[in-house]
Amino acid sequence: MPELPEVETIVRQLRPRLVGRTILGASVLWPRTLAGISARAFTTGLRGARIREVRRRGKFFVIALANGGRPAGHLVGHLRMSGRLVLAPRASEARSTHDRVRVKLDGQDLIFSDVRKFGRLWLTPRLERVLGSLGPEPLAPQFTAAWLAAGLRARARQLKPLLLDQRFLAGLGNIYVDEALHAARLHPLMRCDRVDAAGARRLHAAIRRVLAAAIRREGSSFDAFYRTPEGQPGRYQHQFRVYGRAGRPCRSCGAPIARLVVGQRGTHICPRCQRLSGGRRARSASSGR
DNA sequence: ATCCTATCCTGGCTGC
DNA sequence: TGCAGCCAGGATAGGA
Repeated sequence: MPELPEVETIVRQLRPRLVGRTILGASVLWPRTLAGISARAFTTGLRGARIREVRRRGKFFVIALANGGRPAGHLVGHLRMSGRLVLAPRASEARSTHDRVRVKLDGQDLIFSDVRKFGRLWLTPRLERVLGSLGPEPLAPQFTAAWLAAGLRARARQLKPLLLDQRFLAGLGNIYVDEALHAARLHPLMRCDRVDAAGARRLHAAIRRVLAAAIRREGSSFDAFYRTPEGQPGRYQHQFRVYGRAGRPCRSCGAPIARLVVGQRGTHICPRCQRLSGGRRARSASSGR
């Protein structure tokens, strides 16, 4: 599913092809794709706008617009499970069955297509209304090991649901959380406030390393969903150490990878590399509440 | 504060 | 072979 590395790849490929161009209009084929705006208002709001910036925040893509040199709001999108962004030659009669919104540019359409219809688009003058509750960017300088350690200490949730919570940290999804937890040798069910300082440092480094490596390989594709705007699959799926590898040997220790369910999500761990730390002794000794 | 469940959707898979 | 039913999966809302 598109997580931070996939959205980053999409944004990097689209940026040079979109910045500076003018939007001529839009056609909305599945109105529920639009969040809090009618198809008419969406189309009217986009018409004549110039694209001044294309960037990413968490798993959202953000297209900043201008009109006559003045800021004219933001076209923001979330791909959720199966959304794609594609830049295709104008061919209004050749629309695919899964196209939900087509933004008309000179000679081309920027197509938001989405098999499962979970993806959403916003057009808003107040970017903060959409992105305001997001936690920090894991690749930004503000995301330090000390910040992470303090954040883990400050709550009492299971590690994996916390890392999936976009208000805590923006951009991780099911795949990269599983990969980062394995790289940090931490169990997804561990209570976050029981992670020690060394564990927090390992997790911080693992999150950054996994995300950077996935961006380098243009994201992960293991089903029919994620493709780059150029139509290519990502290549990071070949580097997976746990995700989707249930029953196969751990690449670190050889033990079979296990699949469990954590917070309603399929979760993959190496039961030998990732133990619920402490065991009986440490647990009873530290159970203050 | 945190957890749990339902909701939104469809294609692919399982089992009969 | 055909079909019904189940399931994944990100985010959010509402209830416990």
